[in-house]
This record gives sequence, structure tokens and C-alpha cells, in this order.
Amino acid sequence: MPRSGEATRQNILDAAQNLVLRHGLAGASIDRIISAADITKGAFFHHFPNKAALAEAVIARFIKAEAELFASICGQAERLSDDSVQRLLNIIGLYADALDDHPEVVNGCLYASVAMQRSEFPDNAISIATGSIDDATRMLRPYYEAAIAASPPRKDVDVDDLVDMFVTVGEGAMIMAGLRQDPSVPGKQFRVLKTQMEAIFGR
Amino acid sequence: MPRSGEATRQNILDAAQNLVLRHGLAGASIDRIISAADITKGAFFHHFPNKAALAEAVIARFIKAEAELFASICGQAERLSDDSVQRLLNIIGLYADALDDHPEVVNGCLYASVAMQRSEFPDNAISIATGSIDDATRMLRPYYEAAIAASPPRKDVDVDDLVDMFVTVGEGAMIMAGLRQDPSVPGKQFRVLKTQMEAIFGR
DNA sequence: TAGATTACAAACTGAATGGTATGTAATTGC
DNA sequence: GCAATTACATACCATTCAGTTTGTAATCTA
Repeated sequence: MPRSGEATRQNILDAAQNLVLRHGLAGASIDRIISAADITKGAFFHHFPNKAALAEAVIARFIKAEAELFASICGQAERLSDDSVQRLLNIIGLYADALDDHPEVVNGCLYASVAMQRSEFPDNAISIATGSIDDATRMLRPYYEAAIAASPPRKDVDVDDLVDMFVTVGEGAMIMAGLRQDPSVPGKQFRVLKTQMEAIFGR
Repeated sequence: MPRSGEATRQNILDAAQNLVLRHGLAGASIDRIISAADITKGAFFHHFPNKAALAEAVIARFIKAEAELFASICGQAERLSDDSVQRLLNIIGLYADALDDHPEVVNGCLYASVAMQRSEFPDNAISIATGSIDDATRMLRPYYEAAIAASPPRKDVDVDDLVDMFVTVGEGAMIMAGLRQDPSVPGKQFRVLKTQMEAIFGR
């Protein structure tokens, strides 16, 4: 094999992701991307056949990283406690901690980019993003079910909707962080969610 | 005065808002907008000096409508109950009801558009949007303070963060609705928030 | 009814867009 | 060390972009 182009490819993906988050997909023109990545158009089209393929690659890389963070946090929470309720609360708390002082959250989240510019993204990028949200909720659901089974809340609440609230808070907090240009928002909002869940479970 | 152009103006704003929500601001080209509004480029530039002015007008009209809905719901809640906690819960519940079966929520929210494509929007559009978020939280805060004063929660929680959760859930639920293409999400998520707040206040 | 003003319509312009065609230098197995 | 492959670079093309120019029909004032 000749010299690897992997570094260039990641460089392109980094530049593209930043520009998509700041300008939207249509606003992240190929000319802007190659300028930010400091490469030529030939290099770009060597790595990606077209802009749609780039969009798909950006989304795919992002959701893979998110899924890994998520799995890592769930694993940590399982090691931290045997109590189902405490486990769930720890997942929320650990996620809050993970979001703290990550200034890039003010640029938003690619899930939200896809949702807010649906018609600009290729169909497979949309499927990847929606599939990833479904994966996340499927991963979380058992923790919620176990906690509810161990400590049934006074008011009954739909489990699916309660699970969705996790992602809802994540996405909403990113929007708030972006509007206020305040990277501390997501961590704080997840801590509010934790407090609310403690109240739900009577702790 | 010659014939009014107000209908044309609103027509342009409607088309622009739909296209911005679906494609992003950069993806909502003037050609697409005038095609959707079925007018000519001359008509467009008669009403707006440039694209930035259009963006500002779209945002301004949107936040005005949102503020009116919000004020109306707060007024309703004040008439429905004298109990501070119940009043706050009613605001959340009424907002959930207002979001039910509004299929357009799957297209997202202009606040999120601004946050997610910050660099594409003109500065004054950004100020208008962020100012409007601040207005909303300032409007909500007294209801939260009164409820907390009347029924102090066991776990103490930062009032500002708790107030923010209202907007957070709204924005996050729109993202979820958009990803799933399910207009029922925002109503459901606000009802979960209501349940969580009931738990916080021990109801 | 004359003249001014408003509300558009249509054709156009230069710059930016996504994408292509073609050329070249570096790395590899043989 | 030589052919094949990979990883780019440069110049270019057709289309779309935001915005301009010019013209005209409708409406109001006087």
C-alpha cells in the first residue's frame, strides 16, 4: 500500500463537522471545507465521491463516538452500584459530568442538525441518525424498567416517554447552550433531570 | 396608498419559514422561496432589501407569535387556580395541550435553527432569538419561585436551572419529533415534565 | 384626469456552488 | 529499479446563488 490517506480523511471530517454545526449542511460548502482543512478539491473528491457521502460519513463517525461514550457510562454505572435506582441516577450524573466543560457543546449536536435540516441530508444519513436514537433509548430502557420495578413511583408514567426525556434533555440543553453561548448548560440540565428522577423515586 | 402588499409579504415569510425549517437558512435559497411562494424575484426584493433582512423578519414574526401563546397560557393558568404549585403545573400542562396534534412541530423550531446555524444568521436575528429566550425564562421564573416558596422541595434545586428545563424540554422534544417524524412527542414530553415537577413538589 | 407612488414582473450579472478531467509525485510489491 | 497503485494538485465546467436593472400596471392624491 502507498502512503495512508486516513489522516487527510479525518482532517476533512473534522473540518466538515465543525462547519456543519456552525453553518448548517448547505452552508458548509465544499470550498469552505477544503479551505478549513487546508487541502485541495482533488484531495476532497479522492476521499468522498460527493457531498452526500461526506454528510453520511460525518454523521456515522459522530454517532459511533456517541454510542461508545454511552456504553462506557452505562458500564461505569453498573460497576458503581448494585441498586437499580442508584444505577439509573448514576448514569444521568455521569452523563452530566461528561458534558461539563466541553466548550464545543455550544456548537450544538449533529442529531439536531439532521433533525433541523432534514431535507438537506441524504436518506441514509437520516436513517443512521434515527437508528442511533432508537439504539440509545433501547440501551437505556432496561435501567429505567429495573428502577421502576425496584421502586415504583406514586404517579405512574409511561416508560418510553420517561426514557425519551433523557435524549430530549440532551438535545434541548445543546440548543440552550448554543443560544446562550454557555457550555455549562447541558451539565446543569442533566443534574436537574437527576434531581427530578430522584423525586420520582422518592429519594 | 396603492394596493396593499401585506398578503404577499406574509406569503413570502410563510414560504421562507417552512424552507428554513426543512433545509436550513443557507439551503432556503431565494429562488426556492419565490418558487414556493409563487412570486417573482422583483416582488421579493420589493419587500426585503436582502436575505439577512428576510431572516430577521422571519425570526421576529416567529418569536412574537410564541410570546403571545406563552402569555395567553400564563393568563389561563392564573385564572384556573390560586394555588402556586397547581398554577405552575397547569402552565406545563396547558403548554403540552397546545403542542398536541400540531403536525408542524416535526419541522422543528426556529430557535433551534438559529442555535444550530448561528454563523448563517445575521447578528440582530441572533439577538432577537436569545432575547426572546431570556424573556420567556423571566416570565416563567416568578411562577417557579412562588411554587417553591409555597411548597419547598426536599432536595434543593437551582431555580434558574429548573426554569431553563422548560425551554430545554421544548427544544429537545422538537428535535426528537423531527428525528422520529412523530408530532406527538412534544406533548408527551411536557407531560413527563409535569409528572416530574409534581414529584418535586411531593404531589 | 394628470402625476406621483406603490407593487410587482422579467431579464440580467458576477460570484460561488458542486463536480469533473487531467496531470503528477510518492509509496508499494516484485 | 520498474510497473502499478494511491494520494493528491490544478484547471476547468455547468449550474445556482444573491442581488440589480429596467419596465409596467394598478392605485391614490390633487
